[in-house]
Amino acid sequence: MINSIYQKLLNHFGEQGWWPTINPKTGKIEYHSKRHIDENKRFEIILGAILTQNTSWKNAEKAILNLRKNKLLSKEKLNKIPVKKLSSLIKSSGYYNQKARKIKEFLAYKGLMKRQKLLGIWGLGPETVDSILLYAYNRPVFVIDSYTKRIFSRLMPQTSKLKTYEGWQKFFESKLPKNAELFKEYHALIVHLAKENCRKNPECVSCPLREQCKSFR
DNA sequence: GGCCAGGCCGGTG
DNA sequence: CACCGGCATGGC
Repeated sequence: MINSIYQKLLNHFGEQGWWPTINPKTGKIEYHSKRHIDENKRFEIILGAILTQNTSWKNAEKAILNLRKNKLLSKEKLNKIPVKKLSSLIKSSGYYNQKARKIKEFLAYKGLMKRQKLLGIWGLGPETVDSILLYAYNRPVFVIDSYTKRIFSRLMPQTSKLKTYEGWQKFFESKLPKNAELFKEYHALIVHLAKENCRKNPECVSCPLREQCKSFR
């Protein structure tokens, strides 16, 4: 089921090629980038993961572009500016006071990129940490977000027994080969479906999964 | 004008 | 452990 849903989404929407990042030549965000992930790009992904917390990607994207416009899009530069200045630059992402602190807390962290360690950083919860590990560091961890829960609660009502983040995560990881590229693509496809069809007010008629969905209407 | 968006923290029961 | 209020902007 979990595997066949992936195939259906991939056939229907095509490869997504996440995470969206800035093309340094054009200065524009690329949504289907296969570019090599260097240190700067890694940091950009981490910023995006924090800035998009409970916020539309577009608003997070504006904040990243604004940092770039001000030539501050690097760890070194951001280390040098006060948290107040940072918060004023990322206003568009919402919750900007909290998010500025979260970025500073991450910058102050000097340890290893291990899940349990990262979860100890103020402001980084399981979804943010797993997005960082998967998309910036190619670690095979399956990311759970509100879209994943919404879609699979509708598709498979038995998932209502999955209470915790880790419960949801194990559900997926136990049914899929442990492969970072697969996890990346699957999560990106989930986001696409959530925006296209499986919205809060769903658009079921054109949904690629309508055949097997318990909530089709 | 209300609803929604790729959460997390701190506090409560 | 599960649930809650607070945090905030911008697009539709």
